[in-house]
Amino acid sequence: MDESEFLAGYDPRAYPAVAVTVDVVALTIRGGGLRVLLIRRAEQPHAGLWALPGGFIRPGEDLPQAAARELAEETGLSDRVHIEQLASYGAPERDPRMRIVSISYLAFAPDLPDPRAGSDAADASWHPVDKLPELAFDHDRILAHGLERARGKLEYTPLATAFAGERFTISELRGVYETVWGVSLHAGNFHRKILSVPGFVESTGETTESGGARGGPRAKLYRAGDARLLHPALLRPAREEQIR
Amino acid sequence: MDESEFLAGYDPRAYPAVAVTVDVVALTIRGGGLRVLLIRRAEQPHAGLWALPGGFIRPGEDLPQAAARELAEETGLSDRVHIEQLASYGAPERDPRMRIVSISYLAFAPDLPDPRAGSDAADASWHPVDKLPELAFDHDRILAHGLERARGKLEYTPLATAFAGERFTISELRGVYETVWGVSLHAGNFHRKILSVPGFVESTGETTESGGARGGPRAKLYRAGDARLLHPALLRPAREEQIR
DNA sequence: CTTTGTTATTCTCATACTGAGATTGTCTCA
DNA sequence: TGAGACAATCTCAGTATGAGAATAACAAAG
Repeated sequence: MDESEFLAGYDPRAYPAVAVTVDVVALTIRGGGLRVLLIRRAEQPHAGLWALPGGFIRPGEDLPQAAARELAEETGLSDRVHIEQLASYGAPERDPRMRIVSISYLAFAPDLPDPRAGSDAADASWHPVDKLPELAFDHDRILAHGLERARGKLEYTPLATAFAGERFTISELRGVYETVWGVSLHAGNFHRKILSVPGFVESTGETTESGGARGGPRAKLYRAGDARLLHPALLRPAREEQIR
Repeated sequence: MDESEFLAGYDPRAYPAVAVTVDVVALTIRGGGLRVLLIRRAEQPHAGLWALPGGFIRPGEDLPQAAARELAEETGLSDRVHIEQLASYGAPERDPRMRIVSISYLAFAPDLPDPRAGSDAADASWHPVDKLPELAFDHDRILAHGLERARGKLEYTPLATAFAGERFTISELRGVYETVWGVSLHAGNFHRKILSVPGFVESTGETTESGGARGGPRAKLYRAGDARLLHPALLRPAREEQIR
């Protein structure tokens, strides 16, 4: 049955109202770890619990636009931020008050400033993803989905450069992978791999001003290349448990 | 801003109504090609145009449930069908009458019977994806997205077995890949690869009743294995144009 | 200023995976 | 009965990966 044919025969307002929101899983790397932006709920239900930033779509506003707006309301930033649709959630009882369908978005950004709590939120801050508080609604599921998507996209897209600054060293890029995947990678092999994937990074010809904090030579600086897909991909160490 | 805080301060019914539908991209292999289930619209707007099957979500009905129902209404089938969420579309003007947010689902099945047109549809049939009619709304975009997703999932999941029957030969499985990807694959290498990926297929110990229609020995029959991910993945021949 | 420890970068080497082509033997059809 | 089709297996070269080591530049402590 097509939606419009349905519309022709039925009045949608005869149905219980459905509300559509966007929720944003915004990830960044801070303090050596992967963090997600959460806001503390000021109102019932789940008042006092942390939740993903999000809100109703507005008339005339497209979905990605709504997600970018919600993110900007909390972080003040909208450019330099990669944002993409994640998934939608619409279980009838996911919000106790009414039927709410949520379109979730995934956002990545280099180290962002501290968020400012919106007028409607009691608090807003970046939380380490490995030490999360209890979340409101089904936001734990949405976040888990977002993390898994982010980890996967690191494999076959240059997404990691979106977590790094304008210019970065190979080691910094490796740090992104290690942080997001939660593993440690072989420095030599990683270096070889990054430089051998066409279009992943391009040299700036510059180096860091000084060596690392604890020694070592100055590292060459790179910027993101023009590849949209990594080929061959940079695969995570095999996770046997995930295969079956 | 969280959705519930918003709710506390604003009455969503004060906003123009938003309707939520599911649309299904149902793919199967028929007549040697990849085909998608389309229904012909009986009502305005876009009356007479072909469209993806879909319709409003019902109160108390979860999203995947709604998608399965819509598919079953057209095909009569609900088991043996793999179904997964694809993406959501909510551009303000995508339906001329009101704000409609559509959650799209992707379904795969072995060769299915001819669809029966729902009472609301003028016609329903399987269309070759490489020879499509003009589609209603933004359904061409949704379908393109679904095809790309299906092609990608063939690489790293055992999805191809969902297009094959209960038991299948390696050659039939290769035919699935060749049909969906639109390429021809090296039979020997494909054979080696399939048998070397743990859990992709398992032997039934049986063979086909006779050789191929034009000769050749009887082929061994396999069934789908227990792997959920293919490791290593079965990658498409490199598509340079898609990398940049 | 010298020593020690760290880190960037490059190499080596063994192993695994892939693409291309060829071989062997079974089976259908003319 | 012969020709062609096709399943299944094998070979070989090229490429990619994992692990470890070597080289050299640099910071910080003595």
